[in-house]
Amino acid sequence: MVLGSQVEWALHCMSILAALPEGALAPAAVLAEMHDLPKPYLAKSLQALAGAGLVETVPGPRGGYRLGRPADAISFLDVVEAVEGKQRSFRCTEIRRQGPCASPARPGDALCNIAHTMFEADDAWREVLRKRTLAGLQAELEQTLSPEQRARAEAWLGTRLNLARP
Amino acid sequence: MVLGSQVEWALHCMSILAALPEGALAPAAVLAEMHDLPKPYLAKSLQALAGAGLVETVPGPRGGYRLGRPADAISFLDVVEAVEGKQRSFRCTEIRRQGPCASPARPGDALCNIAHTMFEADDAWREVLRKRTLAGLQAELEQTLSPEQRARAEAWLGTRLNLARP
DNA sequence: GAATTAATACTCGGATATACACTGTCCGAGTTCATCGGG
DNA sequence: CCCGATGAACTCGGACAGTGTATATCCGAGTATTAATTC
Repeated sequence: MVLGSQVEWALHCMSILAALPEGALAPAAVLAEMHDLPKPYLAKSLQALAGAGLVETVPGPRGGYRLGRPADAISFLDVVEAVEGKQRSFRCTEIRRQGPCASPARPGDALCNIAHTMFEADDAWREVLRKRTLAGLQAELEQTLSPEQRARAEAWLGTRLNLARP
Repeated sequence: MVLGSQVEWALHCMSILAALPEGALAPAAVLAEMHDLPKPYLAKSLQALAGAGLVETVPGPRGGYRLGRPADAISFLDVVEAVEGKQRSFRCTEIRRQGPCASPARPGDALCNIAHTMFEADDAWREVLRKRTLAGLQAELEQTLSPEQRARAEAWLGTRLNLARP
């Protein structure tokens, strides 16, 4: 019950993309080098994000990635589900239907009480992530990060970003 | 990000143990047969529960398992953490400290904003499981389960349970 | 000098090996009960 | 008839293979740029 490192990478990359100037594109190589991540593997996560429509891709030279929707319309849950899958964290296999003293399943039967609680916890987890958007994260980072650090990042990025063609 | 089937098994077994008459012991073989589970593998989960003090073991003939604490003092979270481990569902590797434009870590530094949100979601998940006790589950099952089904289960168990020695 | 064309360099996308963890299984240590023998 | 010792059966506990998923990597398809060539 532990999320893969891809989730962490994807969230940080989305944070970078959200901070990009209007019309700028970041290639996968830049995103990878930014945090010293293996580029080919990171590309896998980016593909998943592209498949979910969270990022747009521009192929060819001067291409790269950019956010597919406004930052306030992308939640943490969107990113996590795109990378990790939409399956629930608990899988009920209905073992109460197995064994010598189990009654057969009926159409109108209620959900297993144990599964009900586990799903409730899963919903609570998802609810926190659903309420948190990339825009909210950006607003918080602007207050948290020191100005010189923001400047350094922008300077480094400025030389490697591509501009979208009109 | 999906819990193993051991969690499901452990929760169902704990539910059975909570419903046992006072002083009764259930061997691992009975718990396994109850839901058609592989006995040796289930024993692994029971060992984890015993290690956490959630169940007590009585060795030798007429031995078995019984709850280690009152049912209202055992939460779902206790069971899940005993089987799956207490580690958080999100692992922050501080990748913001890596790369060309990252500032070195300082002692007083705040937690990474992304990790903060993920931990918040994890806390919400745990909170639901912490509030839910085995006693609460039992109370609900008494109303949910049909009387004849309870009777069948008790009759089947009655012939295979062991009584604790004084 | 301008337009066209071909080559080039750079981008993403999917298909491919490897490592770790979960699943499933086995056998041994310890304890209690029953039985057998002796007093 | 009672006590003790011995054997056996049953329990849990830790050590041992098989399989599936996550990790890490590579090479190919596609496109805009760019340069050379021709009119």
